[in-house]
Amino acid sequence: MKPYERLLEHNIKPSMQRIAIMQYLMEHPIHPSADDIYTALSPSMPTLSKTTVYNTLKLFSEQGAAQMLTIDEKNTNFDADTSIHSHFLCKRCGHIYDLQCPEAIKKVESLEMDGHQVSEMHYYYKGICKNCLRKDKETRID
Amino acid sequence: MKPYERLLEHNIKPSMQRIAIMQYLMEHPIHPSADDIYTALSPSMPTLSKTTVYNTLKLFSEQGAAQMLTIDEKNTNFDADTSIHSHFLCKRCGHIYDLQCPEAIKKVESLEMDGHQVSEMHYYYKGICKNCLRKDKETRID
DNA sequence: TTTCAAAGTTGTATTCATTACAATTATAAA
DNA sequence: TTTATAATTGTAATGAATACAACTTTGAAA
Repeated sequence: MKPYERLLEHNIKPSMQRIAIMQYLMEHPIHPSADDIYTALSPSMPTLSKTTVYNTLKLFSEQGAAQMLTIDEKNTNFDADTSIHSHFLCKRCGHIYDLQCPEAIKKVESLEMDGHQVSEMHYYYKGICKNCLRKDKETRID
Repeated sequence: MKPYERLLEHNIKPSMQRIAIMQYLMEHPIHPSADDIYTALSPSMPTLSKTTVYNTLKLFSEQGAAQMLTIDEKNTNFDADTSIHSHFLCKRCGHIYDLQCPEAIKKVESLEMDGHQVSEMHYYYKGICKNCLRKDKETRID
């Protein structure tokens, strides 16, 4: 799926800026922040405004074309993958990993939600990632 | 359980300020923000500093005496209930509801987490709450 | 084609939650 | 006491996010 078509699919009128931002999100599934995206695109789009990045990301999440992640207290992160999956934030290196969502959780969708109308589901974990754990082991003096 | 004992239980040295903040959290399970807590306690503790509220809440969450919720993009919210449960944020009224965590999810704890060391688990949903839905119905012109 | 309104973009200024920091105060052991 | 450590405080700074007004693009109607 191309960025252009993905925008249309979510009733978003395509523009140079919107296509570039969606393309970046799709090609860099690293959960970038608005600033990350601006910094990455700025060199090739010198007239791009940070406000546009914020506006666009807000539009994307409203239209269901991207997911807004509020896992990290410092930054809001964005994910073009809107399928049901969970995230893991490493408190040491700050990296956000995608995780398979256990089957058990996928069934929650159909469960009782106390009468509330659910439009977003978020599952995430925090801790130390396996890479940081490995580094710990390597540098430890036994 | 009294606030004082709860602090000791989590290896937090009690002080007037810490006890007052923990007490507020325990007696007002409405997921207040740092500012909410400061505003509520300030009249009866005029010398209380907002920095202390922030410092204390950070300490609480580090020591596992409270949970830090990053559901709302605008504010960080705090919850003295650290048992496994999930939350529902109403996009209209902003209220955060507690939800029973489906049994299915409670089992996730023991599941494979791709080798990462998990210290926090967060499950939340967003949408329109049942109260706001009811108000919609009442005001609709059929 | 020109005209024009609506939509999209831009840059600057502002807001406001959070943190940094240095000074002050409380605590508790020697 | 004295003294070191921990906790608290107030002010200043940071920085992500938003408000806003000017400018540009778009696309349809005349």
